[in-house]
Amino acid sequence: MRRAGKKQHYHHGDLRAALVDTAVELIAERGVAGFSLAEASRRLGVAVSAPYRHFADRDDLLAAVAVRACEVLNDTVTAESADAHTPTEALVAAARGYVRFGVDQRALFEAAFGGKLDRLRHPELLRATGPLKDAFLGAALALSDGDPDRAGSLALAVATTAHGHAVMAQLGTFGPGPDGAELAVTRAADTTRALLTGRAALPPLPNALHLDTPTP
Amino acid sequence: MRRAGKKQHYHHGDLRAALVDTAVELIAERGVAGFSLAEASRRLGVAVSAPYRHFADRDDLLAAVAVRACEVLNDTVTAESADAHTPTEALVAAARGYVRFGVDQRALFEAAFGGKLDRLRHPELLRATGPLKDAFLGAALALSDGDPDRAGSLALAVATTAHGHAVMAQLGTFGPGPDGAELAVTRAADTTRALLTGRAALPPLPNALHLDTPTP
DNA sequence: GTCTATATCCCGATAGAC
DNA sequence: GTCTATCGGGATATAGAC
Repeated sequence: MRRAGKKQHYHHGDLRAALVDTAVELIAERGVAGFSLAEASRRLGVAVSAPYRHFADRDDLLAAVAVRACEVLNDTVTAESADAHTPTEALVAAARGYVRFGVDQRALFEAAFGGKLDRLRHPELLRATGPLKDAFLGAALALSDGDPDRAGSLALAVATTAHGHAVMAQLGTFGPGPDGAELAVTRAADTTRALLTGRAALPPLPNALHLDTPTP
Repeated sequence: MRRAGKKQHYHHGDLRAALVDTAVELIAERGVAGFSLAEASRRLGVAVSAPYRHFADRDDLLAAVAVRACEVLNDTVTAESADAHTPTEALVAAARGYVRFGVDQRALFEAAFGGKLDRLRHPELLRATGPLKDAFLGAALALSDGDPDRAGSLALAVATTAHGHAVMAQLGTFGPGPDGAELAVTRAADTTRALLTGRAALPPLPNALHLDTPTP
């Protein structure tokens, strides 16, 4: 479907995908809250009413972006931790991948976590986070002698550590530009290693598996 | 509308403070990006032009809110870690206070970290974060035999861990309602303790002191 | 210091033509 | 599936009266 001239002919069959792409660009520039269907349409050269053929409303498009974001995050984490030789290094690599996603794909990161969308109204979003949990949990299980309560606790701690580094990197805490980004990735790895070194002090946590699936 | 026997006297000398208060309320309801001067004015019963006597523009008001947020955060962290008897427990308590601020004062937390405001155009915001750094650094120094590079590294790791817990608590990762909030606080303390237990594995970091003061 | 009034702009969403 | 046209709403910010 893609031609040499890229963006001009999207409105002949690929508008949906083009809208997601443009949404990512726009979020990178103005943030999730600053994103608007109107500007996305303008940028693609289509009428403001065109997106409504592909998405129910603004939130529906944002949910689609969030789903893609989760997929990319999952891929990044999985790829980085795939060729680790020890469970410890697998968890460290997972943290590294998580933060790398946060700094390299800032717009996607914000789409996944920055939006205030009803996770219940978009069930595919809940499903998209499944593989990510498994990536952290698998390695954590190997470090916890198969105890799921210890593994869940450890996986949650590592993921939260990674998330903290990603968020603070975006705030500029680790310095500006690519250097700050790289430092954030390195720091996340180092901090995770220290956390794993002292993991004996971390209490187990029952039912950690079901924590981020809200059940109202 | 104004009430007939009992006037609202905000617009007689205290509008500035009232605007900050109302901004906090509004941010709690709609997020910092969804905040508007117009609605704040409406809620206070003043004209939309009134705020411009006290703030240059919307961002200026948001910066004032952020400054207050930093002060409250600093107080919360300091109060919680004040009566700790060991450096370890002081750092753990600091993390606890940080997360408690995040879950108890969600709007302030978002005002301090969620806004996309030029930190350079509002220097008082940079100054407001100083005491917070000291709170973490002081305890970290005592744990690092006075080595500032090790202390800076440790303080940064603990603060980032706390921040991660606060952010993920607001995303609902630790569960809904007060139970989720309390769990987040507890987990932050436990994870910090594990991190401190394994701190020998954490490399020192030169110049960590100046990290979050962007110098472009 | 606050009000009224206004200029200017952007947004989401829908109806109906093609 | 896309366009034109439009409705209804809300935002920032300024000018000038009091």
